[in-house]
Amino acid sequence: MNKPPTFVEGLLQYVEELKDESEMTEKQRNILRASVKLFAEKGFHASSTSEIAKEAGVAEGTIFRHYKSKKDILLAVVAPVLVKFAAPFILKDVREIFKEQNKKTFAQIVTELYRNRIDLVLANEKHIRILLQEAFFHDEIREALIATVFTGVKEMANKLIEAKVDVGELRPLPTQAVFRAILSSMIGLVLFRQVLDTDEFTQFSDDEQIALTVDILLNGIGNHSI
Amino acid sequence: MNKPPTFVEGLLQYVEELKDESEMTEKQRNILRASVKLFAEKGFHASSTSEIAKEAGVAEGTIFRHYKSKKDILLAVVAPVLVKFAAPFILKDVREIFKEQNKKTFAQIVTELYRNRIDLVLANEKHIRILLQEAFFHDEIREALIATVFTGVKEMANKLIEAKVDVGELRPLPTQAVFRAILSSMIGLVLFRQVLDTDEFTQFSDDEQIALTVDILLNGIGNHSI
DNA sequence: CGTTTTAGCGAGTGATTACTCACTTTTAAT
DNA sequence: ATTAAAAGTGAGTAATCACTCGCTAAAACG
Repeated sequence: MNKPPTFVEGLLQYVEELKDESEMTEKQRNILRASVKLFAEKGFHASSTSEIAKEAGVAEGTIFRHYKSKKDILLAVVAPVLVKFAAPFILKDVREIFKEQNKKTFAQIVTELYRNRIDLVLANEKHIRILLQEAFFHDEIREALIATVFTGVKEMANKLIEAKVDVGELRPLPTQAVFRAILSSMIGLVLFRQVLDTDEFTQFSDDEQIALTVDILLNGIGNHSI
Repeated sequence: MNKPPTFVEGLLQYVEELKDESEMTEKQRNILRASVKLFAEKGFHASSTSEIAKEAGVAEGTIFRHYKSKKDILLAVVAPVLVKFAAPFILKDVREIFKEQNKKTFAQIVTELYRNRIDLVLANEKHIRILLQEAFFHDEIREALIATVFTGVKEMANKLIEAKVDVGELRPLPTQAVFRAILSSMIGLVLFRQVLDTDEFTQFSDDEQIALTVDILLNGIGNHSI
């Protein structure tokens, strides 16, 4: 963190100013909903404000009454996801794991985590699309994403891994490599399910896929009974 | 494959018409180079033809002498990657593995594959950015990508996996889950190296990271010496 | 050499872009 | 009921968009 975290700070500041959805006008909620839809479908740059207005059933001027620029809409869409999504993710779920790490096996913990993450992606599909898509070119968003979500999870996971290595549940491998293995499996799980292998995935249920993934993660694919 | 593969067919047709880079004018090569740069940096929609012309040191009209539309430039950029990248990948590398699959251990094969893939990503970074980015919204490109790269690799890998299971080198797990594990590890390897963990990655060399990944893939992270 | 073809140009095209502003309607407070 | 603020409107704006066209310069061909 050598740079001044202008964007992250700005985001948090922006989030504080964020109105609750309940205290928005209906038109304003429509604008956001339409923006999410269009941004997710065609991307930020390919969506025009006139389209958004049309989709929201609102005059184009109304958009700029609530958001001072088009980029401002993107922030209003991205910011909540980054905090509503990242913070509860890290703080609630992973921290919960931390508290009970002695009572559960590593396999149980990871299984819960994967199940939880799949549900989360399913529930926030459009927002995640936008987030990933914009993280692709906007350094600010990518750095904010890494700084908020990734680094937080990594530190917590690393402590868990090291604790489980001490207990003897995990092999004494470099922590970073173990973390990578856990995260890679999770990404692969979601990626195959959502994008790559949508047909074939139906032959196993989600829970079966998760069980298989955890098995492979812990035991590997190699045959050691030779 | 229930849909008529219009885009894939169109792509292949387009590729045949593709001029060799050597028989292009210098200006035309400049246009392509500038397009790759800008598309990778800011995305297709955010890059204007006037910018491309400026970056290429060319009049805007010259662009449309060679490419009948802006989308045509994208195809001229994407198409070669999809075939130069996908075909040699599948045909040369994986097929080579196939021929010698009895002479090598699974670990050796996967190690070579990961090494090869990292080098490939390094050499084609910008093109891959564009490809992934456009695959995000353009169903056509995503389907073409899956149909060309993914399906081909999957079928070949599956045969390899099944052969190695028969020999007793791999555990008799569902093939699809094993394939997913192999691919997930590869994606994780590249993702961490290029995006997520650029700092920490330097503490191990690429080859060390690959070795760790293959070890975990085959043996898992669980401790079985208890 | 003369002629045809291709490459390159840049001003100009209508359409569309994000955004403004003068104005009306709705809401809320006194 | 009066008034002030906030929400909503839609025509209008300059800028930019992808793209065209009439033109010149340079190869390519016979």
